[in-house]
Amino acid sequence: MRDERFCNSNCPFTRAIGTIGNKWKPIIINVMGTRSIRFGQLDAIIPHISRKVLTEQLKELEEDGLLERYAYKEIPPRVEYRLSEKGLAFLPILESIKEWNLKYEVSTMPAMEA
Amino acid sequence: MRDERFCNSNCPFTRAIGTIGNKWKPIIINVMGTRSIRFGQLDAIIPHISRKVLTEQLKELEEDGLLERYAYKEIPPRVEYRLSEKGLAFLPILESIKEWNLKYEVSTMPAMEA
DNA sequence: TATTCCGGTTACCAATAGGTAACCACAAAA
DNA sequence: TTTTGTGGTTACCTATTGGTAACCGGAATA
Repeated sequence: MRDERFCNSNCPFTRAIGTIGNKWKPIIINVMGTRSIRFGQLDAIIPHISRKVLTEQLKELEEDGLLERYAYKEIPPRVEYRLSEKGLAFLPILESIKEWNLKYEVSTMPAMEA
Repeated sequence: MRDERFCNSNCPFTRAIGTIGNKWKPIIINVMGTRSIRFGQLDAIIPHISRKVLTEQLKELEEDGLLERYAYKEIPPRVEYRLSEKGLAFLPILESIKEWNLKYEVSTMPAMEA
């Protein structure tokens, strides 16, 4: 899910896209925001994601230093995820994407719903 | 290559990711920048992309209003692509991703190459 | 005793993305 | 006559992504 050729590019922008340039990671980071959140919550909040994919994405985000994983040795297990400094620094970028979309998106939605 | 479920979300951020959240589109937009550029140049400049994928991505970017396509009725054909206002407005976001990566990326590159 | 909770993992299968190579038009140049 | 240049398209095949459902531990609860 990470593109190795992109990650090994000598262009820093291409490397960034190789790391976070897929559809799930920005969504996950955006949902996390500044809070600490559990695996099950992410699974419940993010539409259409499967546990398998969520697990994989979280693992990669952790490997790339965007988030931190805290596993509490309890029964049943409890695991919390939290954005790292690097991950938090990415939030304003997501915010600007949101604003960009709101400004330029051509609305294809019906004006009203019955 | 566009995720329809994302594009039909009621969350503007999710829709944005559904539109530009794949690995090729940010790369293409970044390469285009403010200039007007021909298909063959994009094909030559962007590493590892195939003409088929480049064609598809350009078509989607045009449909989503990020770029404009100018086909000159010449033989041999000449086609130029240029970012629209919406596409140009996306450039600063890509720039901030670049800066974010430079600041936080953990270098796994060797310090020197023999 | 069976079930629930939680955060996964695994095996298996289906859908999608993406690559390759051939082909196209048509005019100009060799 | 053949080749070149340009921006694709197409058929075909493979690689990757992603989904589903079952399973796990181990204590608490019913």
